[in-house]
Amino acid sequence: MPELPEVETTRAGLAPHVEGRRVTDVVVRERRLRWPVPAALSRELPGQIIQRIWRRGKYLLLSTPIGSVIIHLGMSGSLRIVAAGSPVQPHEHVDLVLDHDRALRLRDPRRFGCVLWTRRDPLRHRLLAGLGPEPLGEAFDGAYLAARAAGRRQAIKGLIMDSRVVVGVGNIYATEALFRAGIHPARAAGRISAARLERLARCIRDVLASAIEAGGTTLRDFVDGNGRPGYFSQQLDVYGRTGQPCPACGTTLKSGEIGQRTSVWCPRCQR
DNA sequence: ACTGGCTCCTGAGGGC
DNA sequence: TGCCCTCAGGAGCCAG
Repeated sequence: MPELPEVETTRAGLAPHVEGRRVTDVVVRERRLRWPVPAALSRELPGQIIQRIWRRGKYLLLSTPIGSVIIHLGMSGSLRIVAAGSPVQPHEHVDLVLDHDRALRLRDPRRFGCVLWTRRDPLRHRLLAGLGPEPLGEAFDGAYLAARAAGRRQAIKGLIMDSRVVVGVGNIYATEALFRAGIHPARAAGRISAARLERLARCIRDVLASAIEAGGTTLRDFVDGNGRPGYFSQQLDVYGRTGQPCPACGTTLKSGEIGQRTSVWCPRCQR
């Protein structure tokens, strides 16, 4: 379940292996991902140089002079650098073969991810055009969050997981940030004080930033099969700890479904 | 304009 | 030991 820290760790790990490389071939073994891998990718990408690998929300973007590859890892996707022609494991659906006898290989057992191709500005692609601000960027702060929460009856957890409001906050980090901020995940967004939303915005930034940092420090070589960043579960306070004592006060952590997503919270610390 | 619900898919884990 | 069932989960999309 790649969340933003995992995507960012992947981006940073891949960059030295793909930037400046020419794509020599595109191999699609399974076209049926979240959306079909477009034929235009195989037709137009070969011969192009990958100038930059960057990220918008959880979308990874590979820029070339004539267009961009848009990759989303869904919840089971991973990318790694393999030796060109190395044996294909199950669920390894797409290879971008590079000019130094390596390939960027996508594995995605559940196929919730996607590999798309656009010749336009990828930020104007329909999947990216409506995205909210980056949580670690300057546009995301307490005032912004308060403006978006105003009048909303939706549970705060659903609001911060809405990519139109802010990108990159998945179930794990939404759960963690709400715990750190002392806010009950089901509380109506519009009924939370500006001061508490300020705190929540800070907690979202902090939890994501520290997870990215942890990913950076544990970043392994993305070559030859060691390319899967971990999920930093060792530093999660409440996610996956239903029934265990709250790390802050010792009260038994509760869980339940909020907005079709499992949530964990401390009934004493979070109001 | 909002909100909740459904959907894609497969691996993991629990129960028997 | 092994099989079967349930569930998780990103996020686009649709219906109310």
